Amino acid sequence: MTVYSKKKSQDNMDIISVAIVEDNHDIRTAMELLINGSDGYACIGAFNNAETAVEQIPSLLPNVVLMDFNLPGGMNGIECIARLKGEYPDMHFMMLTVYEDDDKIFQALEAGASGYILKKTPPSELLSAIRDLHEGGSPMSSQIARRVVAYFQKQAKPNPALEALTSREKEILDQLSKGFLYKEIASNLFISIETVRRHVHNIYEKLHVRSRTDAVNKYYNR
Amino acid sequence: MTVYSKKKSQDNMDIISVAIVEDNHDIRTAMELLINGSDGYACIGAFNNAETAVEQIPSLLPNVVLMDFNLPGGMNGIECIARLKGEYPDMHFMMLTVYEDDDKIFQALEAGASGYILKKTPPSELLSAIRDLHEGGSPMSSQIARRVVAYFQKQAKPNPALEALTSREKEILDQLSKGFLYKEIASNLFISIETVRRHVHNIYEKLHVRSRTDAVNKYYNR
DNA sequence: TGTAAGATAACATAAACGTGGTATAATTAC
DNA sequence: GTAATTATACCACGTTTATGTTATCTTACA
Repeated sequence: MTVYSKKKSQDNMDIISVAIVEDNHDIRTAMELLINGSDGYACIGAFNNAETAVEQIPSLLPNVVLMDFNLPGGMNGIECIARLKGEYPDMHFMMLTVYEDDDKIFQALEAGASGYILKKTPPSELLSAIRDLHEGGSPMSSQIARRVVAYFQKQAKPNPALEALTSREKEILDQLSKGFLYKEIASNLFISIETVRRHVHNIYEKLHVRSRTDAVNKYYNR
Repeated sequence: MTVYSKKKSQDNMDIISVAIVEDNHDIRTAMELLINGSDGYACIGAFNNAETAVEQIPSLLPNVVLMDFNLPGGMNGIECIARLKGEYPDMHFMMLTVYEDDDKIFQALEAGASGYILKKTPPSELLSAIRDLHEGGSPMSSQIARRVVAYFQKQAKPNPALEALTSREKEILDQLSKGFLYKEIASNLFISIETVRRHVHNIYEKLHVRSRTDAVNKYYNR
């Protein structure tokens, strides 16, 4: 059996294959030229719309895809990533954007983008970001990182309405959230089922809800 | 009324006040010397344990706190951040760590840390990370950013068990998750309550659960 | 054209939940 | 040292949810 080695650049690094999805002709061409003109990188596809990209990329299987947000036609960059990422989980996607404060950051990340950089990023940095992404990093500016961290922290912090609960009530609510029956909660906490009822009743009053599901939704800040 | 201007460095930048919480004497002293020896930065406190830090930092009110993970005594760096961040939400915390692959990243972020860098970070980078943090960024390596993004994506993607549900069943489950009564769901979807029952029953069978709360927990990937 | 899957609907029964009232220790706060 | 809070407990009643069985109609598809 013959083992073929991967293409190597002059520096003996693996060549990173890149595809570009960007409707602006000038930007697309400039990136294509940059990538093909740089040792260790090869642009193996460039598309001006998401539909063609979704159709062609499965036969090209690039290591990295650079994706614009807004694309002509029915599909935007986020949906394009979602479709491809579902089929090819190991493919790495880098979102290209004009603004750092775009709320679509989160949609892009949820869809499967791992890197997130500005279009105005200097050529050398774009190349190193591509390599970084290929090697398992998530290149992004610290401004964008802060927004991701803030989102993370927001999800983590509990609803302030829960502070009105006593510690025992929080304990009961936690059991409720896990789906235990009253009798199971009673046995888990070594109290009578009637006491569980009473606690639940008090919890509902404090949270202004009338069902377990509503209480649990408040517990999880929804 | 006299207005006092903030201290300015030679470059006319505001001076960033920094506190350090780190039990290793050599590292702590080295950082203190670096910060005090650099124009635009001032180390206004250095502590070798969390308890003293929690006690003293409120009277110092530094712009930025550099925090070690492991500290002697009962309190670790994460709890120290949580306590202080609760009282001073505008204070910025930078986690100092030896390893990038620490699972405590997420605990630190939840507690309120915004930056996350390695102890071996070169002096000049440490200083720019401090400034970056002070100015609203979240300095972190792209390796750490990837882990945060991955965590984010994991939370976002729905439980694959839900794919066994028909679209109508997903609709019902969504209504269940919002806490609607069967009769409300029936009226919202213009079907009889008996049909709601049937759908719920089928959903439970497919998800292998026996209660609304368990179904909703699966719906939200918990 | 027949069959499988999905959405619709009804009925019966039992289990679980939600609401109201009442009460008693124990602890905490003032 | 008294008042307020918290955790505990019981009962009664009505509502909601969960399970089991059966049946009709439509759509997809082989």
